[in-house]
Amino acid sequence: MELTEARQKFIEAWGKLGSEWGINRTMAQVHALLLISPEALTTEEIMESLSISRGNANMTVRDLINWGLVEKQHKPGERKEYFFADKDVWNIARQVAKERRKRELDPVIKILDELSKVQGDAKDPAFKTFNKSVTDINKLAKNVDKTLETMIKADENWFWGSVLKIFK
Amino acid sequence: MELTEARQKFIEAWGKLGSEWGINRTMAQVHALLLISPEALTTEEIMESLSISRGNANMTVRDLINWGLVEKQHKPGERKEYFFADKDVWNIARQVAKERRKRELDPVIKILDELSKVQGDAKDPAFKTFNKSVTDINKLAKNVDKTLETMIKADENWFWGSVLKIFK
DNA sequence: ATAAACTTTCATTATATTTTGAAAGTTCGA
DNA sequence: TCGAACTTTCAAAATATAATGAAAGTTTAT
Repeated sequence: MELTEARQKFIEAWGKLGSEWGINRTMAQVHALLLISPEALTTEEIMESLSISRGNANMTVRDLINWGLVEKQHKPGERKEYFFADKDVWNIARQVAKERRKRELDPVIKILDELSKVQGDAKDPAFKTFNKSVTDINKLAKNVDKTLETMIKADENWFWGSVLKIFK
Repeated sequence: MELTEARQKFIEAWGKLGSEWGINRTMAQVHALLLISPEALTTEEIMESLSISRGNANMTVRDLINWGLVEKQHKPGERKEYFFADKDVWNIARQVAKERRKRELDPVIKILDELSKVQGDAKDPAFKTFNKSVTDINKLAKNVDKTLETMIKADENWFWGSVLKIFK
C-alpha cells in the first residue's frame, strides 16, 4: 500500500470510529487529516482534501478548536488562517476525556444525585428496584468520574507506569 | 419528586446518554425501563410504557439480547415472552465494554496494524508524520484493548479493589 | 473610505437514522 | 389440520443530523 492510499484509509477509519462513538464523522476526518499533515493547513486545503464545503470546513474546524484538539496558526505576511492538530496521542485522549466528562458525564451525575434522593416505600418492589439501580449507577458514574479526573491531571508516564502495569 | 416522575427522568437521562455515545436512544430507554422494573415485562408493556411501535419494541429487545444485556423469560402456562435486564451494574459495564471492543475497537486495530506496515521515504515529512500518528494510535489502541480484556475477565472485587485504589 | 481577502452564518437541501404498522411468519393446543 | 396467540420482518414514512453555498460579516492595506 502506498502513502496516499494509506492516508485515505486512515481518515476513513478515524471517521468511522468517531461516528460510532457519537462524534461527527466529518469532524473526526478533519482531525485525522490534520493529524497526518506535517504542516498546518488552510480551510481551502481541508475543503479540497476531503471534498467538503467551505461552511462545513469552517464549522468543523471551529468545533475541533473548541474541543482543544486543533489550534490556529498565523503565518507572517499572510491573511489566511492555518490549522494544525496536536500530534501527541496521550494529550488527545486526555482532551477528549476531559470534554466528554464535562459535556456528558457531569450532567448525568447531577441527575443521578437527584434521583438518588427520591423517597419511597421501602416495601414497594418498584421503588426498591428503581433505588438500587440508580444508586449503583451513581456509584459507578462517580468512580468513572474520579478516574477520569485523575487521568486528566496525570502526565503520561504516571499513567502508563502505574496503571497499565496492573493491567499487565 | 415522586417515583413515577423519577422513573421517567431516569429513562430519559439514560436514553440521552446512550445517544451521545452512539447507542440508539430507544434501545437505551428500553434498557433503562427493564433496569428499574422488578418484574420481567412483555413486548406489549414495553410498547405501552415508552409509546413505541410493536416493530420497534421487538427489534430493540432483540438488540439488547444480542448485547447480552437482556434475557427472555417464559412464564409457565403462558405463550408470551417476558424480558428482564441484568441488574448488576458491573456486569452491564463489562458487557458493553466487551461488545464495543469486539464491534469497534478490534476492526480499528486491524486497520492500524496494516497501516503501521506501510513503507515510505524516511525523509518525507508526509510519511514521517503519518507513520508517527499511526504508530502512536496503534500503541494506545492496543493498550486500551488489553485493559478492556483484563476488565472483561476480572470480577468486580478485583477491579474496584486493585485499580480504583490507585486512582485514590 | 474603499476594496480585496478572508471568515462566518444560516436557511435550505441532502443524507442518514429511526420508527411505524400491516403483512407474513411461527408456534401450540385442540 | 386449523386457527388463535404471539413474534418477526421490512418497505415506506417520519425524524434527526449534517452539509451546502450564497450572502453577510470582518479585517487589513492603501
